Amino acid sequence: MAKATIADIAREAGVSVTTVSRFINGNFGKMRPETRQRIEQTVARLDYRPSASARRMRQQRTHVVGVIVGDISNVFSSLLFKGIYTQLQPAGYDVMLMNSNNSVDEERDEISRLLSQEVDGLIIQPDCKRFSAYSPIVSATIPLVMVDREPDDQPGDIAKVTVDNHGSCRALAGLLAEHGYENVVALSNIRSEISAQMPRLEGLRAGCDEHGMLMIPVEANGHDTQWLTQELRALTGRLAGRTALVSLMGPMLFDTLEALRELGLRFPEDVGVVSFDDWRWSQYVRQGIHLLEQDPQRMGQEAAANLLEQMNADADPYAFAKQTTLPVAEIPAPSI
Amino acid sequence: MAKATIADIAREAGVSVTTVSRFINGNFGKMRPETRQRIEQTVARLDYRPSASARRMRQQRTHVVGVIVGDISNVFSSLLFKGIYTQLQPAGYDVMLMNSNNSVDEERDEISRLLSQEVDGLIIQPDCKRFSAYSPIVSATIPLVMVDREPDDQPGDIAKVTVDNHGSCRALAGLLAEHGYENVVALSNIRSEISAQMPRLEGLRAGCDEHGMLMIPVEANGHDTQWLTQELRALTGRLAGRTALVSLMGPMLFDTLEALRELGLRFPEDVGVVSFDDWRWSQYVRQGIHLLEQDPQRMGQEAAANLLEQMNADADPYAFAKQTTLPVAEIPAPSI
DNA sequence: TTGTAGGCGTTATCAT
DNA sequence: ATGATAACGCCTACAA
Repeated sequence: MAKATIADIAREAGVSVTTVSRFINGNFGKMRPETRQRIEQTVARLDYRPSASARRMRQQRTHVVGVIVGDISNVFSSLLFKGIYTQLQPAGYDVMLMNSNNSVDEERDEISRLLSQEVDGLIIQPDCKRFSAYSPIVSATIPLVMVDREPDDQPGDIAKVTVDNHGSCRALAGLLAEHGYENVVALSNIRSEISAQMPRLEGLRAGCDEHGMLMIPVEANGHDTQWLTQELRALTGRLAGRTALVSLMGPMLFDTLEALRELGLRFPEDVGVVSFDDWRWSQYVRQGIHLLEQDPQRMGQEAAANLLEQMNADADPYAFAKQTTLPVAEIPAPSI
Repeated sequence: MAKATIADIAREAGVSVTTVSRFINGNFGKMRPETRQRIEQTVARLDYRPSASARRMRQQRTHVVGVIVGDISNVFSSLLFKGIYTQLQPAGYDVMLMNSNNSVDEERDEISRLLSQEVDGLIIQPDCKRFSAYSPIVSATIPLVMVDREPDDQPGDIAKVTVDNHGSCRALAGLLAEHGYENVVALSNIRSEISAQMPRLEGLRAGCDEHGMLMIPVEANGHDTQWLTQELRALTGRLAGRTALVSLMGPMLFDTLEALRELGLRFPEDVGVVSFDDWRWSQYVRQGIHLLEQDPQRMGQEAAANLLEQMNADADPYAFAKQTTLPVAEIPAPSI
């Protein structure tokens, strides 16, 4: 037997489709209890489920939200998604998840697919530095929240949830200066046009300037760990004064530790080590590592909460757009 | 201006909707180049995108696949999803992701939602030990692949992708015996009705029996790390002969290491340590930990590949269901 | 309190 | 090579 439709239920229960429709939508107001019961039983008997396709066609809403992340295998992304899902599911929204692989091209395609899907809202960890890549979304007046990264020319009325990348890194420089460090090696691995690591680099730079420390950026993208090892060997061998390594993203810390092990360098004795981390996995490494921690799940929740407000708006959703900057937590450990 | 429809394009381009539809679907076979061009320009000018809602209504396919995982914040799940997405996206399918929180109730609700969405296929990391929880899917003849875990009474014609949990653990016991261990403490943390840890426990049990080793299961669910520390203190203090700790899931290893640190126990000197791990993060802990490693991304790929075959089937999709058991890799390290 | 009928945007069938 | 038209399943204004 083919999938039951609202007409089947109506026929079997001996009522009209209108009445069944009212039942489906919990509109029991004007319905005799016996009618209601009869429909209830028929629905159960035929295992009827209303067709979402037909509903979204008829209504102007899909109750689907699209989410695009840079790399779902990164813990940041999965925690972000969890936060989003936790908010959206109870609100009656289903979520389509897409992985852009940090590629502008894939992202463009995915936005297009999501627009075709007529999603009610969009949460994006953006890849593209030009906001024009996202203007089709705005043209269609679809609620939108940007997360983690920020296109250069993003309009002020587009929502975003970021953390205080610049400020936290600037403050970190101060701390390192207090600890007597004179050199700061900033280890980044930037794989997309824009990255949260960029404001972190700037913040570190600003802080180092303020405290008269030498700041050396090392960009690892495209290189292997062997290269990093060489690089660190050269640097640590040549720098006068104490040096701190700052890993500007969680996974980068892996490679850094690998390199340190190969070089036989210990921390904090030989070098200081600090890292951004979304997950605190590194607490199990030796005595633990001084961390700058963001809370991706919270970011997801905030983003979804604001998206819901936009989606509930009667008129212009962007009037409800909020720009949120969350704090970065400092988790001290004796690695500096 | 409201969203453009196929009728708008037809009117603007001075052709019929049929022709536009043909254009949209790449059916250029019988179409004058000039007609094609005219439509092409109009589509671009009005930024027209076909409505997925209308298409899925008209056709009998949504080109959407549903995925339910136990806990997306677990690395296993995110890698699994990545594998699935990598296969499905190029094949033209969008993916709805749901997180069951390892809860049978949430899972039931999510299956219901996905059926309402009329997804073309379903990949589930199942929570429920009775397969009857999934029979609505089978009743609707929707392609289905189970991953990682296995309901007790799953029919032979339902696809699944698992790893050799039992065999790998049985073999591990042999290896531990060779290394001179006499006691094996199996650390599990089972949060759902069914878990891949169950066959692992059984395999370990079988292997220990074969080699005359003592096997002691420790189930940590519902307890904190403090409890685990106590438990391990008691055990290690009381057992004669060398003892190996086997963590049966990645995250469990975290707690185990924490406990060992608190107890001041070192490995492999004081106890041996082995763990399942989906990600090899633990290689950065001391000299590394002997691992049993599965490849969740590969599991996702296999699952999606079989799902595609089922979805391409003309008649009974379950005729194409495959049951796959992937190997568990052994990554040796001096922790035993 | 319940029923009838039109239309949401698309594709498939049948013309021309 | 192109068009007209009838569905797909549901909701809702309007009737009864």
